[in-house]
Amino acid sequence: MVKRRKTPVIVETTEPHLCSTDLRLTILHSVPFFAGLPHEAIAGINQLFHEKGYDAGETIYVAGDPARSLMIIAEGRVKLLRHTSIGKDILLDLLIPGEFFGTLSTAAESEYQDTAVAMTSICALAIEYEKFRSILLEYPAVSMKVLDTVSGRLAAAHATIQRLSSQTAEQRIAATLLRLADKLGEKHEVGLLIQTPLSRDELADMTGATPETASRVISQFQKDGLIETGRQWIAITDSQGLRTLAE
Amino acid sequence: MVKRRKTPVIVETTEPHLCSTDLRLTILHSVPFFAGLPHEAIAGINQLFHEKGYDAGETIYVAGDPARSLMIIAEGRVKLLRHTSIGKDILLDLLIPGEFFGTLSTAAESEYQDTAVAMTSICALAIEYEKFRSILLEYPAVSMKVLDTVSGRLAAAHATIQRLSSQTAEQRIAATLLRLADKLGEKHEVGLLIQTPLSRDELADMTGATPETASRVISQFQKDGLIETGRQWIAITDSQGLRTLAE
DNA sequence: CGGTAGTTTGAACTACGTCAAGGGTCGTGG
DNA sequence: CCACGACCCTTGACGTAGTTCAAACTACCG
Repeated sequence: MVKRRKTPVIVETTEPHLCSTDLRLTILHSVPFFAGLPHEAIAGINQLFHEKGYDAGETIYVAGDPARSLMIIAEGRVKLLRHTSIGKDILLDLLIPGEFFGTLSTAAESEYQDTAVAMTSICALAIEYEKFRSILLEYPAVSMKVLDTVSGRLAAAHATIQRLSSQTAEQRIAATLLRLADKLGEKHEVGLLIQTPLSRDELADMTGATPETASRVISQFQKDGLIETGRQWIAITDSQGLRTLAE
Repeated sequence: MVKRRKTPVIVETTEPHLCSTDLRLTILHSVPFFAGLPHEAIAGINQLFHEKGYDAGETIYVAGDPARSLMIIAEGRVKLLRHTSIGKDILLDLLIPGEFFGTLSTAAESEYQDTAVAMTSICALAIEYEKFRSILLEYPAVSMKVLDTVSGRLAAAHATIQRLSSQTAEQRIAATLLRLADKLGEKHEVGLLIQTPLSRDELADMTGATPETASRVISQFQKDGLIETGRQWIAITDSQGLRTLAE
């Protein structure tokens, strides 16, 4: 059998609560929303945000909490999920630095729709949604970017619905691995490593399967030489093969 | 057994291609996006739209077509769907007058993501997306409304993902009927009638099931006295019962 | 009325979930 | 640095919701 290796996943473990002013400005410049704005504008916008730090595993907010703010990830990874009555979690999205989460809307929906959990220790820039809306009103170009981002997420959600409705667990898992590799992948000696701690449970929660099914499929992929895996990590060695499976 | 009745669904069959100027203005005023704008502004916006008419069953555009315009439904019903390689369709949304479809985005994604089909004969107001974006830039309040609408659709898509991942076909169908009744329901002698032609196939495409499963579940609901059905129509007689089933 | 398209129902099959036991990996504390 | 316990992962056996295939039935339209 293949001898498993120690986890190759390297997570940047900046102390939470530490985003230097320089880092903040760099982050805000690199966020798609604000890219292209003049420096002074971004410096002004920077004043409206405040920092928040969370430890790995910490819950940032829970679905149903009163929705007050929007957050932009400066460092770390956040997962967005929903709990179900039967105890199964649904992992809706996995976010990286530069992406936002929280609420965008007016008081219309005053509760968070889903739960946000820090997968690693994270540093985030938070802003009250009233202030964020004032930014949108002041800079229409930012509004356009935000609209594009949300439209993109809607398209992604529709693709997920399509997969859940028409594909097998194997196809969905293959497609999910490819998507994750595309977003989080890094070249590594064992292959294209998905740079985030990723358990079978989480993979199951992303694909609408059970952990057991995820494990079986992953084992098969490994036997077929498509991937390398270990505890909490997966690396893709044959993305073309996976792509064929995913159809 | 219950004697089935002739379809009670009444579809307003305005001739396509006929939206009087009065109707156009009324529609534009009632669209959530533009609600609250001064009359002159709406009159100006009206100039940017042009009318399009389609017959029942007609395909408005297909996923992959170059995406040029955005449309607002003035009259009729439109379904948004995706075709899959295995031949199964996924019905993503069912739209009524005042709702939009088409593209919002800049050239980023220059193809329609899904297919739009007229369920009834429809009259729509179309606008090139460049012109729509100029409206958004001119009226930031409209941008906010559009953003809210898209956010709402994203939340709805996430709810669908949750249902597909964690509920049985029976629960999903019950939930879908309730949602449809909420959007399209009208009081009728047989119960709360879903005012649109709705086949078992379409219900299956909305719930990620097969037409056979949809038919079996619907038959059971009828036996349990929850609904009344016929060819292409469903009326809810016990919404509380359905709600309990849907959890 | 006769045909077409939507619907119902049955019977066999299968992907996946469930339950349960065992094995590997990691971190922690002695 | 080794050993223990916790957590994650794997694998098997079995049950079942839902699909598939196929045939009969029925509402509606010309």
